[in-house]
Amino acid sequence: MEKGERGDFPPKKAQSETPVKKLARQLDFTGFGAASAAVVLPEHPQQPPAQPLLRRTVKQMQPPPPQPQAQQQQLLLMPAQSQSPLPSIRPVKSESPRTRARTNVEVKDGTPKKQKQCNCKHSKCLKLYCECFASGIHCNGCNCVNCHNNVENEAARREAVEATLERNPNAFRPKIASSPHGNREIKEEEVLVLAKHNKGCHCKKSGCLKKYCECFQANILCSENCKCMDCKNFEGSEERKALFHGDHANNMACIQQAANAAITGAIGSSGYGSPPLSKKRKGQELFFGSTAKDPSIHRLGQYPQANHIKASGHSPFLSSIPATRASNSATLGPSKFTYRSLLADIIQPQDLKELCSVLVVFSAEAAKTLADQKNAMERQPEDRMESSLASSSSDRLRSQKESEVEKAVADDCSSANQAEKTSPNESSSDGVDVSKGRPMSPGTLALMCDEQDTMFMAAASPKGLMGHGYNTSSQLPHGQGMTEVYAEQERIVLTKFRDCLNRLITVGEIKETKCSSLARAESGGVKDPINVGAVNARTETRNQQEPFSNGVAKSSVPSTTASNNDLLSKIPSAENGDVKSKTEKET
DNA sequence: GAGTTTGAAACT
DNA sequence: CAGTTTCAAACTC
Repeated sequence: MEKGERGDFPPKKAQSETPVKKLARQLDFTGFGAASAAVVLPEHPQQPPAQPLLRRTVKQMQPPPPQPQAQQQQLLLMPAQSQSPLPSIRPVKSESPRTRARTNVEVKDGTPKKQKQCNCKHSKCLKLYCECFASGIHCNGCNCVNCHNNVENEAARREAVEATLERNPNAFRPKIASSPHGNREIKEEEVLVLAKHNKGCHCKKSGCLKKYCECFQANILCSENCKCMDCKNFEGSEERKALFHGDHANNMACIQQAANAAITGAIGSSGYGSPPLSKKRKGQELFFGSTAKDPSIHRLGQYPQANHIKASGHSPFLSSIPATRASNSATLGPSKFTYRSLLADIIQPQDLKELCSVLVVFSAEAAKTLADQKNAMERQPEDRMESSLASSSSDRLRSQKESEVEKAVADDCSSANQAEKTSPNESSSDGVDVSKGRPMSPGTLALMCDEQDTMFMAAASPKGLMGHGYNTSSQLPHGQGMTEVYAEQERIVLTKFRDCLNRLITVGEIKETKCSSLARAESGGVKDPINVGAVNARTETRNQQEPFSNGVAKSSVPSTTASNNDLLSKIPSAENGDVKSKTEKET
């Protein structure tokens, strides 16, 4: 259809700034990034974090992207208002898959170029059609015609913004939000997404396997929010898999061919007996019965382990996920890359068992030591060796098991998903899925710390240090409360666990650094800003994990801030700064 | 690079 | 809210 020439610019209405300009809107507007909270938070508690998350995943991985631009954007976002330094850059549409894609394309060679250049002709760049406008930034170096999205037309721009907000208060908010379900599924071969489209797509012909689809472009699965037809962008979709698998994984052309094939049924439907019709829904019905009316069911269909995954999703190791995804989209666009944990081949499943055992021992010793201490104190009140006990004993143990533990924990990252997927409810008390021999994720482990207190005592204790489980406390002198013992145990266990995690992170970072330099070396020593950015971003991620956690990780890693120094000092070789600077040096 | 397709945004 | 139109990006040739 040719939009032909509507001779005059559409602006008719476009500009027809709605007479209604409420201050509230301005607030909204101003709030894009941070402030949007005022409006957003209530409705979408997850959104705030989601935003940074996305920004990180998508942008931070790019070489220290156009910092300057970022600033510009921020300013632009808040034209007349104050300009609170919004951390967020492209709050809203920034998440627009399209925008992102474009941006990414431009960074292809690693050199951050323009972040985007719209080609608007009829919208004056004052409607959401315009990516720049939608992103909250001024057009700069674009190929647009009759652009009003600039400083010269700030007034008009503001009005347009207000009008837009009038229509949709969320217009400038991120479209992609981290899923409330915490869906995060990391498969070996593909980068799945940890978010979902707030509004969902409405694709009809693309099968949601082309960039026309915002979900696809954002590299996320379609969700219950979507109203697409014949969707093939769901977990388990063969068509979708076809896009990620194969030797052509890096070839856009081939990928698109695959997409086309999938859409036309050449690959999927016919191949898998799934009617080309509303595959998503039908498929899900197949999977989960036909009662997929409830959106949640729909979603669950895609993420059967949604809830469980959530538990492990925030495993510290997953901090690399965003990075991966980011670099992914930063280079090619939608998920053409394969995610593979840097620690994947370092850790073995059995290591996790060992870790669990070690923790159990720690726990047991802690209790025992505590008991002894109490006794000692009773006799020689002044002779206190307080905190030393637990750590001393545990340190000893740790030194023995250190390496194994490190490996074990990290491995969990990759294995947890599987474990949870297959038997979310079959985990045994020691953190290992006995039936399948699979370990649970650190996150899950941590989550279960409370239970573990019990479990450790009741079942674990390999050498019967505690032996009597629950009775322990009753054996303690002076009727010492269980809570005290538990608290100490928990403290020990979590502390040790935390140490392990941090070491693992360090290991991963080091490995990543190596990979980066390797890559650079291979590419003729050419700078690889993307990787550098990845490292940096990851480092940052690591430092900010908690803010982005949905609480799970947070609670699993005790008093991070408090003992941060201590923590770092325990890290063998490199630490954040080292890794980072190291990387930079190597470049 | 022109033309077509697509789906979000805008509008009725 | 559904249907239609407008728009610009994605895609094809």
